Formats: sequence, C-alpha cells, structure tokens
Amino acid sequence: MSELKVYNSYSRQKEVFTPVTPGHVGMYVCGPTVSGESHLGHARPYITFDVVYRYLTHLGNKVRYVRNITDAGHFEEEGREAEDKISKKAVLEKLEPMELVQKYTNLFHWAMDKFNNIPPTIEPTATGHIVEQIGMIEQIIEAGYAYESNGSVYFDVKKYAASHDYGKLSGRVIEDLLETTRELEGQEEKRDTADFALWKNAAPEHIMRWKSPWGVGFPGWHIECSAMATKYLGAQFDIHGGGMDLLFPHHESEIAQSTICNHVAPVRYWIHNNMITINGRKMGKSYNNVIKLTELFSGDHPLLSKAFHPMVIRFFILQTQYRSTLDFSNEALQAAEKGLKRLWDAYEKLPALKHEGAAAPDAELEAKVISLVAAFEEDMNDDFNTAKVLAGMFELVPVINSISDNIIPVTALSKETLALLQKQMKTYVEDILGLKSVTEQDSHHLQGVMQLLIDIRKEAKANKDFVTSDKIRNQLAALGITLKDEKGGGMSWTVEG
RNA sequence: GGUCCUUUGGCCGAGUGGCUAGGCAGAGCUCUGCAAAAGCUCGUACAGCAGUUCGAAUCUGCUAGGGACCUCCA
Repeated sequence: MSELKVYNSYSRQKEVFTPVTPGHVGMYVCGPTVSGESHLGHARPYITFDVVYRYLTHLGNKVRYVRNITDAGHFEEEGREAEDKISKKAVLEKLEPMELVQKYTNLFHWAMDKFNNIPPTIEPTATGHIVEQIGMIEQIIEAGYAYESNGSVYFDVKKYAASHDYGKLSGRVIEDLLETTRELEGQEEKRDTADFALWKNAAPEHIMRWKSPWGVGFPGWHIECSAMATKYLGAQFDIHGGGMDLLFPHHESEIAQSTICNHVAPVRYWIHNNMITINGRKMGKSYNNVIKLTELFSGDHPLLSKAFHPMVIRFFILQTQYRSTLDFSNEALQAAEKGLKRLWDAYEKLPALKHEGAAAPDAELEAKVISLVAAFEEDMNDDFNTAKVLAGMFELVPVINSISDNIIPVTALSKETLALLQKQMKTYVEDILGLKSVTEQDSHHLQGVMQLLIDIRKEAKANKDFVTSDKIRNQLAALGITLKDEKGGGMSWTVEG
C-alpha cells in the first residue's frame, strides 16, 4: 500500500501527506463570491476538492472541510472606481445587497448539489465574521506590520518581506513588487504599491459597511480567509485549496497576515487546481467567454449543441488531472457524455453478476482485474490522479461487459476477485469520484409497466411476430426509452436523460 | 516588460528514461430477425533543432507557438 502524495504549490513538489493531528484533517477551500452566477470555471475547484475531501475521508480521516462564502463585496477594479461589486449590482437589480447574496448563494448550493458535491462541514460567510477580521487587523497593527491611512488599513509588505519570505508561494520577487510603478487611484494612501488593504474606508454610497476602530468601512479581500481559517482550523492546518489564479496576491497575502498573527506558517499543503480554458484561453468574466452553469445544464448557449447533465461535467473535469488546464469545447463535452454512459452502463451491470460456485479461473484475467483494481488507490495516492483512475475503469469495462454477456464465463474469475471488483468499483465510482446515475430514479409503476412490455415483446419474438416486437421497441424509442436486446435473451431499457 | 507554466495521433487527454494509457470520432470483422448495444482488430502520436544516454515523449540547451500571474478572478 502506498502513501498519499500531494503536490504542494509552496514547495513545488509532491510530498507525502501527513496531517498535523493524525486521523484528522483540516482543509480550507476558497469559496465563491456570491455577487453573480457561477460558471464552468468555478465548477472545477469545487469538484476537485470534493474528491479530495471524499478521498481523505475514505482513507479514514475525520475531515473538517471549511469553504467560505464571500458575501462582503470587493472592488470591481480596485482603486479606480471604488465600487463595491455587490452594492453596485444591488442598485442595478433593485435588490437589497443581502437579497442578492442570498439569491446567488442559493443558486450556488443548487449547482453544487447537482454536481453531487458533499457540502463542506462549515461554510462561513465573510459578513458573519467581521468581528474576527477586525480583531485580526488589530493584532497585525499591534505587531507593527500594518498602518492606518485615511480610515483604511494597509499591510506593510516591505517590512514583512525584510524578515519573511513574501513571494515564495507565488514565485514573486519582492524587489520587483516594490518597484512596480503601476498608477492606481488610492495608491497615495499606501506607503508602497505592494501593500495591500486589510480594511477599506467606505465611501458614503457604499451600502455594505461596518463600524471599526478606523471608521466606517469594510474588510479587505484577503483577511476574511485568514480570519475564518484561523477560527475554525487553528493557527496551522493541513490543506488550503483554490484556483491557481488565487496564488497571487490572495494566498500570498493570506500567508503574510496569518503568519504575523499566529507566528506560524498557516498552511502545510497548498493545493491549486488549474484553469478551464475555452479556445485555449482562461474562462473568465474579463475575457467575456464564460458559460454559466445554468446555461450548461439547459444547453442555452451559442457554443453548446445541447444541454449537458451535471454528471457529464463532473466526469469531464475528473478525466483530467486537476493541475492541468482543461480545454472546453462542445465536442469534448459530447465525448465525455458518451464515455460516461459507457462506463455507467457497465457499472450498473456489476451487481447482477453472480458467481455460481465452481471456479475455472483464468489466471491471466484474474491477475489483470486484481492489478487494475489495486491501481485505483495507487493512482489516487499519486496526487489525486482521477484521470488515471477512470482510464483503469475503462480497461475493466470490456471485462465486465464480456462477463455480463456471457462471452467470458463469470467463473473465469474467482469468487473473491469478483467480489473485490464489485466492491472497489462501487467505492471508487460512487463514494470517491462521486458519480451517480444520469437518469432519474424510475418509479415502481414505470418499472412494472416496462416489465409488462418486455414480457409481451419476448413472447412476440418467440413467435416470430416481429411486427409486434418492433412496434413496442419503436414506440418506446419515440418516447425516449431505449430498449435493447441482450445476449442472453434478456432486455434492458434506459430513459433518455 | 518581469516571473512561471505548457506544446502528445482527427478531437479531449494520462504518462515514473526502455514495456498497450484511456475516452470520443473513424475503418474492418463477430454476434443479431432487424436495430441498438456489446466483443475483437487497426492507425504506430509525442512542436522544431541540438545535446546527455546503450536507450528520451520523459533529462539539458536553444528556437518557435500557446497560456497563467503581475489588476477583480476558481
């Protein structure tokens, strides 16, 4: 049995994963900013870390999974307009800020549920932790690493960098950062352009505002994660995850803030997922190339030929290692859809396979199945390589189909190996990869009706009454129900999802 | 401009220096009343150039293309 290795963005190499407290894992993942609808790009981290969460749990850990909701609103373009993202939208849509936040939070939860993502164990909101954030800022000021300026508070990057490794996570050189000449409004409040805001003075038109020792304002972007992670996971915790685009400045700044407050590096393993691209370019609002999740599920988008089931998206994402970019196209999604169907069809045949006792094992097949099944864990342990796990499953698909169709007798496998195959497939397909059926659970009534039709068709076929048998199959097809004759004389059916 | 990453067959994508990735699409065959599935077989891909090595998609250098971050960003 191998050990779990994860790629740590901080050290830029794979490291054996050892939690601070054996048997317990603290994991923090940067959650959504609920000022708008989630798009395909947002789906990747939440599915990626859902699998991480599931796998760590599978390994026997008790995982505290914290994923925040950013509902406090940040700058659209910092300094330039000084507009609070959420409050601006609120005016446009004539909604209370919190009403807007609620709407998009609900929508986010709905999408997460569709993806079969397990909810985090704690989902704290930024607005619910203003007190903690203010407390942390006060600590940083006390320690001498932040200064007040015009009702705002900034982190003193230059001073921090003199004794700490600012820039290590994101591969940034501090001298370059300090030399940046970028001219932004509001910069004159800072001592250095590299300094970042811990607290911002709120202009009168800001709807979201809180009292603080420095006046009325709102927290800077980075402090919420530091405050909430510290509160729920402690000064030092195991995993911090998020998209690669958050490396700088977000996570770099988090390290600085937390280190000053807690006197210890906050995170042991930084895990970052890569981007989803579209025509080779990152999907993002600024590129105007986003496909919202609702559009994906409905097919209502110029780039989409049809609606795609959330499970297809999940499968599509898991077919790629999380640290690679994943290029989106309608064609790629269609391929994923067909692939998932092939995998799932075989998977569903598995429970019905029964071993009839007397074994005539095929040593070669036996060994193949055992090694393929064992590889699931090896591959997951190698930095959560779900792409390889799925490839291995696809190698098992012909074996499962052949046994099911009696091309290979079930006795070619030993009873134990068949049981192992059934058990491990279920564990990895459902519990770890979190896949589930694309079709709705059918009612007992429908199942009864279908059984009746199948019986009639079987009789017709036995009597060579192909008019009747074809009529049943064709009319069902018109209703979106596919009826298939199987090798052993049985019939199976699927409803078009 | 700075820093870093990347370039695999028609498409998507794994790849630990030597052994078939896998999926989709395509071709042929088998099974089948027909259909759909399913099974079997097939394409011998690693941006280019040079180097290291007995041997490189995998290591090094150069060239070219693409991308990310440096600003809100998953």
